[in-house]
Amino acid sequence: MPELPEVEAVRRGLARHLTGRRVTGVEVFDARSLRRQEGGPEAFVAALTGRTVTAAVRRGKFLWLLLDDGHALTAHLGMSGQLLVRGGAAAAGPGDGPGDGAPARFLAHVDGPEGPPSDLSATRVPSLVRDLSTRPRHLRVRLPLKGGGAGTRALELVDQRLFGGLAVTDLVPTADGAPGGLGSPSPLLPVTTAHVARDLLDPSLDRRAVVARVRSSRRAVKTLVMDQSIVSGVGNIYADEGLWGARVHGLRRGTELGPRVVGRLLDATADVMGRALAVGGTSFDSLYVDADGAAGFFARSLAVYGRAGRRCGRCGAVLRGEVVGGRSHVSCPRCQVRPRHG
DNA sequence: AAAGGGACCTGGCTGC
DNA sequence: TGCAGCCAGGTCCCTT
Repeated sequence: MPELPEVEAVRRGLARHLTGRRVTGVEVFDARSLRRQEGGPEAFVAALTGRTVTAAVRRGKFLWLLLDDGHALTAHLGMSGQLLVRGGAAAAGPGDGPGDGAPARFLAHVDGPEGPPSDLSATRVPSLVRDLSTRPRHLRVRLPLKGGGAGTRALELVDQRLFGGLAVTDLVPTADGAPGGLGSPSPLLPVTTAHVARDLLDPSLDRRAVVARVRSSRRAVKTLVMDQSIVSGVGNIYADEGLWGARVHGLRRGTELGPRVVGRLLDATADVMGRALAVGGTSFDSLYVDADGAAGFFARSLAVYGRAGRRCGRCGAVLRGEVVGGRSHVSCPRCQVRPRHG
C-alpha cells in the first residue's frame, strides 16, 4: 500500500510531469472515487476542466495539485490507489494496451439519461462513462492534460479497493503561516486537510511541539504517532518499524516517555521513511509514476511489520504480535519492554 | 478527552 | 472445486 515515502515519490513525479499543464478533459469511470467531492461528480468536472496545474504538494499521505484558479485537486491513495502519469501513445486512448493511439473518446462526460449525478449513491452508481469495455481494470478517473512542453499527458487514478479518492476543494491559510506542505509555494492548504498535522519529512514540522503533545497524553504511544492531528503520514507499517528502531513498545503511554525517548522514536520513524524514499525515489524516473515504487524496499527491509513469530534481526528473540489501539502491533519482547498496564 | 465501533471496499485467505 | 465468511488497511464519523 502507498505509504508516505511512496506518496512523496508520486508527488515529485506529478510536480515534474504535470506542472504548467492544463486539464483538457475529465473522464470519470467510477463516481465512488469522488465521494468526497462536494457537489458530486458534475462539480468535479466543472471545477477541473480548463484549469492549469501550478504545483504538487504533499502533507502526510494527502496529496494535492494547486490549480491556477486558487483551488486544489486533492488526492488520497487510500489502501490501494495509484496515480499514474501516462504520456504519448499510452495516454491517448481508453485502451490500456501499448501502442493504443486512439484519441480519448470520453471527455468531461456527465451523462444525462441515467439521472442527475446528485442521485448517485455509493452502491448503485451508473458509470458516468458508457463504454467500459476497454478501460484498464480499476481505472477510476482520468484527466488528459496539455501544454508545458511535450505532447498530451494523462493523470490516472487506478484504485482497486476504492479507499482513495479525488476532490476539488478550496484553500485555507495554514495555522503556522508556513507553506501548506512539501512542495507548496504558499501558506495555504486544502480545507479538507486543515486538520492534518505536518509530517516527519516536512521541514516546517515543529518537532518540539510533537514531542510535547506525545508526552502530555496517557494514550498508547503507537496510537499517538499514528494520530494525524499530532504528526501525519505514519501508518501501521512505519509506526511498528519506528517503535522497533527506538526500542519502545507501542503500549507505553505518552506520559511515561522522556523527551529523549520520544525524539528517538521520531528520528527512527523518519529514518525508515527516508530510506524507503531513497529506494522508491531512485526507481522513479519515467513518466510512469508507480505507487509501488518502494515494494522492493518493503520486501527486504521490514524489521517487524508482518513478521510476528519470526526472529528479531537485532537480538534473535521471537517477534510478538498483539493488538494496540485496534491495530496489529508486532514488537520484539526483548528489545521493546511491554508495560505492565494494558 | 479518550476509546471504541462501524462504514467504506476488494481480493486473498481460511475453513467447510 | 466451490462457496461463504473473515480479514487487512487509512480515514471519517458516530457513540459512549
